[in-house]
Amino acid sequence: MGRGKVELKRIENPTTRQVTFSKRRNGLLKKAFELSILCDAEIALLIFSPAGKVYQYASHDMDRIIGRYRREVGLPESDSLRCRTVEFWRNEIEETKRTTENLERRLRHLSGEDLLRLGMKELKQLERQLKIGVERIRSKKRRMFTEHINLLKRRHRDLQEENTRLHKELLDDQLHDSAAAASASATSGLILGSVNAFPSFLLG
Amino acid sequence: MGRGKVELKRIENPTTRQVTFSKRRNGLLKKAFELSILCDAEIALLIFSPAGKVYQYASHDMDRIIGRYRREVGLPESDSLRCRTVEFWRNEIEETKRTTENLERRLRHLSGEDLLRLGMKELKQLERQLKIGVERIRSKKRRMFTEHINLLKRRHRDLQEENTRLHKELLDDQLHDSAAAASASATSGLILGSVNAFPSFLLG
DNA sequence: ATCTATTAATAAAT
DNA sequence: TATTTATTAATAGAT
Repeated sequence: MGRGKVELKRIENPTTRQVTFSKRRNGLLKKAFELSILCDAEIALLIFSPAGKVYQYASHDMDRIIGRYRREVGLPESDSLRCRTVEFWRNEIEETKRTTENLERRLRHLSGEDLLRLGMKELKQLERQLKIGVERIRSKKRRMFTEHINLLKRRHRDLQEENTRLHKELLDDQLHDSAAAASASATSGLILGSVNAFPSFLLG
Repeated sequence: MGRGKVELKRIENPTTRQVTFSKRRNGLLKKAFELSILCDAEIALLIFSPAGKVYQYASHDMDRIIGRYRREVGLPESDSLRCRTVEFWRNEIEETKRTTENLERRLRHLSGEDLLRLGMKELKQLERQLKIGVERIRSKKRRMFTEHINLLKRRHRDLQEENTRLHKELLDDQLHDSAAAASASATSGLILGSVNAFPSFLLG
């Protein structure tokens, strides 16, 4: 139909291709519509142009038709896969919840709660475990105390050293100043000398 | 096109409708194919006959085209909903895993492990908790011991009573038998008498 | 399914 | 992009 036959292959001329696409797309949509009306058929038509634009026709709700397709045709792998995935996550969650319950029970036991159903053997084991825990915690506490004491000792020693040093510096300064004052007293008088002679006990 | 125009409405004659469906369906599929070839378009066509049979054409993988449609058109609600559902489960799982981690940490702490980052305050609290646990477990053990001892005492008493009763019965039997033997010794002899005279100290 | 008269679609030109 | 027109393609109804 047209001024000549067209070969069934990609139209190379972009303009011609675009025009043909536009015409035939409309024709296809129209024919799909007609078929659905005339013959009471359920039809979905999706057309993506090379440029990426979408054209669609759906005799009923598009999602419904696609859903029907998935159910009746796309089942073989897609759905079973999805099922397996869901099942996997369900298991994952149940597993985690079981773990949590176990942990909570052990925690209660270690707190001395919920002991009703335990036998003597389990009780002894629990007690032993708790004693080990207590011992480890005491050990840690002892270590912390020791470290703290050592720290204090070190600081004390540092302060003592600092103190000694300051005393000595001060003593040197005083000696130097008084010597300077003594040599300067003959020229510039006593006032400067009294300013420099800061009382040493205020720094001790 | 044909021997006459057709009105655009459902064909009432079932035979005619079926024939028309068959012809036009083929025409539609052919045109879809031609368009995809001529214009390099991505096309999906789904046709469900009123009888429920499926006919389809897809220029590329059907699922891929449907997926593209979902992404580019069907997004507004379907996909965002799915996303939210997935997110919900993801959160659920992460929440549970966090809980598990917390429980495991507390458990390690109660076992005196992994104490490196704990301060003195936490250590003291832990120790207190462990002591409470130990005390509760000891209490439970004491109760179990007491119950067991009481049980043994009760059994002991029962056995003693049984014993006393047996002694008495035996004594009665011996008295009765010896009386009978005494009266029968004249007729059947001593053998029966010696069998019944079972030494009583073996039952004490 | 095949035939064929007729309508519909459309290629190329405008 | 829209219209026109020559031509081909699709198909309704008959067989």
